[in-house]
Amino acid sequence: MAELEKGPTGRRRGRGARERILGASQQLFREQGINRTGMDQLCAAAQVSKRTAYQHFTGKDELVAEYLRRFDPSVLSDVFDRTDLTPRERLLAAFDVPPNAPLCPFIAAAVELHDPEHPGSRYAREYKMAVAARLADTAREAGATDPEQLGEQLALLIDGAAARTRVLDADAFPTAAAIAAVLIDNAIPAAVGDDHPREAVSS
Amino acid sequence: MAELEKGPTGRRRGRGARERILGASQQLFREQGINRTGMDQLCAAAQVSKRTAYQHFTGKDELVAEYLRRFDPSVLSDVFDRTDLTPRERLLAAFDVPPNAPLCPFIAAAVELHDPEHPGSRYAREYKMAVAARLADTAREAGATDPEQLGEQLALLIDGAAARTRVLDADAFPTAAAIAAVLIDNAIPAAVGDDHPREAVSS
DNA sequence: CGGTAGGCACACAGATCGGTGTACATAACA
DNA sequence: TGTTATGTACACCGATCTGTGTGCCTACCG
Repeated sequence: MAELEKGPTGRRRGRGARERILGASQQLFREQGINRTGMDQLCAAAQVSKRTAYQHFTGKDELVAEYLRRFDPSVLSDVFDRTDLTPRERLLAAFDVPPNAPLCPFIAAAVELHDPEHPGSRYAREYKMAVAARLADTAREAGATDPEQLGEQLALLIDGAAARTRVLDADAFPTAAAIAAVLIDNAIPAAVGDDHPREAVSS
Repeated sequence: MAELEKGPTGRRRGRGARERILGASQQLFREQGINRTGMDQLCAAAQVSKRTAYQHFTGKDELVAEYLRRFDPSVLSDVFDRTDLTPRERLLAAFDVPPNAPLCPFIAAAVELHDPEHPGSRYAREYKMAVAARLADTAREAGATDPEQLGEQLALLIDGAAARTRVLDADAFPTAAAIAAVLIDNAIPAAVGDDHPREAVSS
């Protein structure tokens, strides 16, 4: 008999509570923001009693931090681990956000939490730095002269596109991708021209 | 006798209430964020009774919108109206934010208010579009081949620097300025080399 | 002098917030 | 069988939020 399904009165044992809470967080925090989502509403959406939620997380702060940690796989790995693309294509693929824009939750969290020492803010910082680092790694792989600089530049473009998309309510990633293409071509000495080769600046 | 100073019991008549409220908003909304600043605290900081505040503004929403409208002079005009700079220098001057980073309140407002139809969000959008337009104007003045595109690109860089500065707690504007310099040089056909001339892409 | 407008102090309403306390029910394990 | 986790339902706490209602007070103006 299924041991992780509900009993007659509404039990859902078997390790599912945490996951449901975090799943509801993913949806509600992103749709409504962190501060505008109360624990009552969140627990109702997760079909979890509030008491249980506070047995899994010491407080909302910890829940928020955990919620942010659930973005790594879909954002970092999916883009950088593709072996079917050249390094240069991988750098550009970071700007191909699907139309249903997830709209970077880390910037939102940093603004909403507003305390740089909040665990969520800390993790947002770590994440952004990790993205820049991975971009730099890929830039190095692509043969950029200054990979760290290019990585930081591309990271800034991504954040700019995210922020601008949020404020203007219009997709700004194509613009960012266009800038990225220019920067990448300028940063790679012997440009393996993909579509429009351009001579690099002569020292 | 001064007619806009306080009386013995704490009166401060003479047209000063609105200004003090908005002044306190400037400080508190920026330091603490909009949602984390209650009307009680704000009125106390403005030395204004809560009753008076709600006679000047129909609600917090209107106050927030008014608060955002007080940024124009210091951000838009100061940079673009400088006649002692060449158009190209003016474009780059937009990235010279003073060390005491004001840290773009429009992005913060768009995130915190979270409702695109909130008057504050509306104005944030208008403002960002106005900045891009002024950048485009200056780009046209500088002789860019596609001023609108360059304006949008530079606006994205500014937003990216602001967002990244906020998340990482480290000044990202120099990086943005470096990218801007590249874009500007690439966008102006006959580059009037300021320090490191570079040949434009040959059609 | 008296009227009026603008402001103050303060209590309060209603809602929502994060977080707990309590008593009860179920499943797994002994 | 009984014990122990794990979870539920629900009331509740204190704090804080936006926003009002009320009464008084004082500066200005005629």
